[in-house]
Amino acid sequence: MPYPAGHRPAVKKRIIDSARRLFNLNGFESVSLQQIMAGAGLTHGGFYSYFRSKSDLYAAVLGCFFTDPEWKSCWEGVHVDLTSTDVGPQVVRAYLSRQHFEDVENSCPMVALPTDVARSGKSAKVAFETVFKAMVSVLERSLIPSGRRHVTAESIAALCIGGMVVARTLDDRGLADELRGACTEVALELGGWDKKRASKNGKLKRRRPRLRHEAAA
Amino acid sequence: MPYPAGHRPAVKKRIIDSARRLFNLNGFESVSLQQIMAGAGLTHGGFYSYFRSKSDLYAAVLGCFFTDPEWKSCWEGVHVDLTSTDVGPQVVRAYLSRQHFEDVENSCPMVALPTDVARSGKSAKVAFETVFKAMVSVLERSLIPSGRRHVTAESIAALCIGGMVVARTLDDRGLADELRGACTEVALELGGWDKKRASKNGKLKRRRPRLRHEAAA
DNA sequence: TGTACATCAGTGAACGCGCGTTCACTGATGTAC
DNA sequence: TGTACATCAGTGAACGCGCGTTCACTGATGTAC
Repeated sequence: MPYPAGHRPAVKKRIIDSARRLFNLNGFESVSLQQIMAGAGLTHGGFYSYFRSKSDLYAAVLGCFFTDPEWKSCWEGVHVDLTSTDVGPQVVRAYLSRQHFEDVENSCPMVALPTDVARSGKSAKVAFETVFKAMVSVLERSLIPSGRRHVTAESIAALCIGGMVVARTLDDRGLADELRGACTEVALELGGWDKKRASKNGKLKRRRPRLRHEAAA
Repeated sequence: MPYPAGHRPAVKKRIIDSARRLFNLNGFESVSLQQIMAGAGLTHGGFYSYFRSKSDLYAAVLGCFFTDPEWKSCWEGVHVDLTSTDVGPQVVRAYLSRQHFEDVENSCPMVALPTDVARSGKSAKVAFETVFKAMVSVLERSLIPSGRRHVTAESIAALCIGGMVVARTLDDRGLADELRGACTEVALELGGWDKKRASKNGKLKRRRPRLRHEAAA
């Protein structure tokens, strides 16, 4: 055993982490193996003793976004407590936060890479589906039970992701901020986590929003 | 004048149209000039008598998505009448339709290319901003006037775009359909275009949804 | 109508470049004694 | 403690390839007469 146990797994993790950051910033095609290996402090030649191909690495990166809690860094810095019953509004605020908007390198992959994945193969799509289902599931658990719970959770997720994706395509930073604000506001209303009401008695009342056809029923 | 007047503009349009389809399908990086020119029925050498560079073509493509009504093909097949007062629900249904989901080639660029544009320069982002503002403006005009009109329109747009972007990343077609349905339902509610109510008297009553904090006021 | 011509749209070979991938080799490491 | 060694993680030159771009040339076109 010429090298200490755990050496190779640690290096492999460094490579995946470098790739994750670079893919988030520049997408799959534009990033070279040389850049990825340099980001891990290595030269390009060693790559193939860790991965079979660039696509293989891509799959590993997408897998880790979900499985490795260390890398769910879009929740970091906002202190989302996944065990809290009020995790819904926390997730919405964190997802649409200025920090998440600016920190592209550590972004949620669903914001940084969705169109790359849409053009990719089955394994990338399966990984994304897992991430999306996890997000919907977290949101759904914070909603008052009802027949509309699942539909509402899926829509809040799509609103959060869509708001961030679009915000990053805009040239006007002010408009991007306005959009993030609008999506946050509406997402919180959809979840029944509206802040104006909650702040009056200092505690969040968890009631779902009354939408038109419900009020009529 | 060895060639008829209008010959070059027509060829240029063919090149842009070929590029638009290929970019929608594969993004900016993965498409070669050879493929684009072949799609226009030409060989690669002639490209530089029409455009200064590949980036120049990219800018031209994004510009045309908005300026040329012929190419707003994501509205086609659903017969959206932009002069109608009920254009809002029509846009939502068309945007989240199965046709728009499947027809990637003729997709709205905000669904097919947002992350490519987020990584691009100012000109691409300016073009996208124009498209987004146009979409928000169309939706806003269909909403009952109120202080929340603009916020609601922006959110509906983000929900439509986000729903489509995410749907295309999922491996399970059934889940993608479910998501499109959920986003359609919630977007129509947000706009006050809820169908269940409208169908009762055969005419769409244009009322905005009562959300939590409004009901409380 | 038919022929010679000037124009220029489009062709395709060629360029340097960086890519993903391969592989013979180097040299850092822990072990044996 | 110090030396010789076997292992294998990592190096960097080399490969074929397709890319964006350039350019000398071809040949299709409308015009002149």
